[in-house]
Amino acid sequence: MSVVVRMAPSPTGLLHIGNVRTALFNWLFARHEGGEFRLRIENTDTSREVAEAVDQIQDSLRWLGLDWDGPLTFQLDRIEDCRRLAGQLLSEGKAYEDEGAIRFRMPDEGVTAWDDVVRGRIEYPNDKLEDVVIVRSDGRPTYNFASPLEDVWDGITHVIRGDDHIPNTPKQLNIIRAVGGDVPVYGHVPMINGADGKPLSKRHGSVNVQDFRAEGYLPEALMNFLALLGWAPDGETTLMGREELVERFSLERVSPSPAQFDYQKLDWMNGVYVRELAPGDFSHRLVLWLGEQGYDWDAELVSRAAPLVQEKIATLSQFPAYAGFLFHDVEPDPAELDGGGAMLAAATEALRGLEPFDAAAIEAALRATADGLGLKPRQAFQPVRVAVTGSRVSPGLFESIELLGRATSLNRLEKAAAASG
RNA sequence: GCCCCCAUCGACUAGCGGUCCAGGUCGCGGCCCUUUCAAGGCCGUAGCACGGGUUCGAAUCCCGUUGGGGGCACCA
Repeated sequence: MSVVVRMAPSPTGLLHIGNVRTALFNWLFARHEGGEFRLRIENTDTSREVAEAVDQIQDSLRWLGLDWDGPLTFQLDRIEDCRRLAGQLLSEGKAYEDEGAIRFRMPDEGVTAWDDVVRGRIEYPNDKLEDVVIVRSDGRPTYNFASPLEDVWDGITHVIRGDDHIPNTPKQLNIIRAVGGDVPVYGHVPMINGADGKPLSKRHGSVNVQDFRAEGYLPEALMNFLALLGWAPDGETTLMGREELVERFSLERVSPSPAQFDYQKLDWMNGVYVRELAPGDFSHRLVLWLGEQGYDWDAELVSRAAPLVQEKIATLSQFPAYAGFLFHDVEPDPAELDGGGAMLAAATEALRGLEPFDAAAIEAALRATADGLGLKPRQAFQPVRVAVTGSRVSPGLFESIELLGRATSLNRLEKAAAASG
């Protein structure tokens, strides 16, 4: 039997990273098994629906590379089928009317149990199960009715979802049995918490896929990081590309205990992926990201600046802070010029007629200048760096000056020399 | 209140009864390299929540305690 799994978000807003992690597990499992990963929108509660949500969900999944099989389906489209089945249950005495709504009759005795792929056997005493409403008095089916029905109709073999659904499972199990459907295998994966152990929310940092994208994380890095939240192939491997993740993933190794989202580790991992990018790919992504964020910086110059920062930045969003001086004026803080007036003046002269004006020649000239003034490289170059880039932290000084060009560099050096006396 | 789930370094985890005085990664600290910042190299820091069992032997199995989390809608 071929595996069919699904992601079934409700279109109430942006995709939460926790839902994405659950989606990722579904996707990895499907791809590993050569099965299907479906995307289904659970929109029976039209009052909470957000217009753009369906598009945003798809954009986010595409960005991460979580492709789905078959058409996007909507729960709303199957309302009639749900009602028909509710009527059937009614006529069979398995459900009853209650103030205009229809309730499903849960068993009163015994237990409802299932073997959860990630947590083992779970049992629920049936006398704790309430007769859930399956159709509201206005005729719309409820989640606990529509969702398991859709799982049956879609031939879902494994329901992999957040563990907040554990209490729903025995109810859905009974409903599926009542309509004579095949019961899927269930697996409840833990939720993701923030550093304080509370469910991950806005106050911890980014939580929506779009936030991570806007902050310049690479989708492959985010995927790698997310996969390791609650799953590990062994005790050693931490860096895995999508191929390897698909190849090694298994539901049995998903941990039942909740994980905390460690933004620092994500930053580290993203930096690793940034550094591993082919130079051309890196600059390409920078250009795209800058465009998305509304910068209208010259793509050619961005591409030339990219190699200078590729080893230094962890996220694409750090690019402007490092290389912004190439695209706009800078205003060095005189205090940070560190009394380097003599060096600044001497550097200006050293560079004025320098040929060729490239990093190697610039380095030789500035080192000679520093020597001439009896300054250590560190003392000599820092004021120059601040003058030229406006900051104490920058890409390599000599490459930066070369890229900036002679005219602008000299101009900034002269201004700084004057400012520092 | 009732029901359910979870529990190894600060964090993510490996460990599925002996090979563990617990391994890897992030973080953190130190040193090296160095034009800043990174990156890189080396060294180090730190953990089986607690209490009972079971067993020749427990991080690993069982029970309890404590601590976290989730659920109890005509939301999904």
